[in-house]
Amino acid sequence: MESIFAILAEPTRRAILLLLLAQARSVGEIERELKLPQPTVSKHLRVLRDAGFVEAGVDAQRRLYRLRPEPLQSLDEWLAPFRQFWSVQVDALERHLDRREAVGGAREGVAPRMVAR
Amino acid sequence: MESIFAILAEPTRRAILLLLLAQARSVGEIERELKLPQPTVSKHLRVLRDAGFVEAGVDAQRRLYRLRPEPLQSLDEWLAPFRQFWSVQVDALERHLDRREAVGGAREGVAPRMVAR
DNA sequence: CACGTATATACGTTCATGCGTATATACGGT
DNA sequence: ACCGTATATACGCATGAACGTATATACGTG
Repeated sequence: MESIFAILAEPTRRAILLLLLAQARSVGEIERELKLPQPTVSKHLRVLRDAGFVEAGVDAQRRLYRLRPEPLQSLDEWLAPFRQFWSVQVDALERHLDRREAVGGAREGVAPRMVAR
Repeated sequence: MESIFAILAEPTRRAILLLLLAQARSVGEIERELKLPQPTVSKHLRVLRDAGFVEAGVDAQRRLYRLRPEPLQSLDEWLAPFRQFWSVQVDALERHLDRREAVGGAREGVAPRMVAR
């Protein structure tokens, strides 16, 4: 199951991650909230755990699964160079609008934006 | 091929996107740079085009493929709520370090960080 | 120590997807 | 019109991943 992208390709797994973002949960809780058979949940959690997306704490028979940030941060890093790209698009649009509105515009309230390497 | 995640699950497709990020390219150029058979490239481009990741311009027999931002922006939006999450982690670490170092620390040189929408 | 609860794993089946090979389509040049 | 180049598509195959069902393991309680 190579990449983090392959892991996230599964809708159920993304749903689980969103659930765990709110708070840590047991397998049974996830099972009920997503209305999925228990083995399905366990198997997806296994995949998520192997990939480092979640970790499990032991509470007697319960396993409390909680989110881990690293893999999603990796995704964020992969995305970073592309973010530049669409910033350029927005810049072009803004320049266009600036030109249309007036030449001495203040450009206030615009969040700073990364542009190049 | 439902989601953008499924599209990105394929390593070759991610490689193509990175190539096109630098500049628009023809099928043949991609073929040579990635050393892949031509049908493979064409088929992946088809998938990427159907999902809106790329668009094709016509130059006689050549097709110039260029990147489109929207799907990657969607990915960015999906990621947004998680970003908050790991900010909290970093914040907690920083508070910890601040406490250890000294109470009146300056906290200079720390890049600003997005926290919430 | 038997039983119920909670979770994990094994096994077989099904279905999608990526690939290779072959072929179709389109265009420019001669 | 013919040929070479550039790209797209069709077809068959193989692999892998998700699922359902069944079963194993672990823990707490009476």
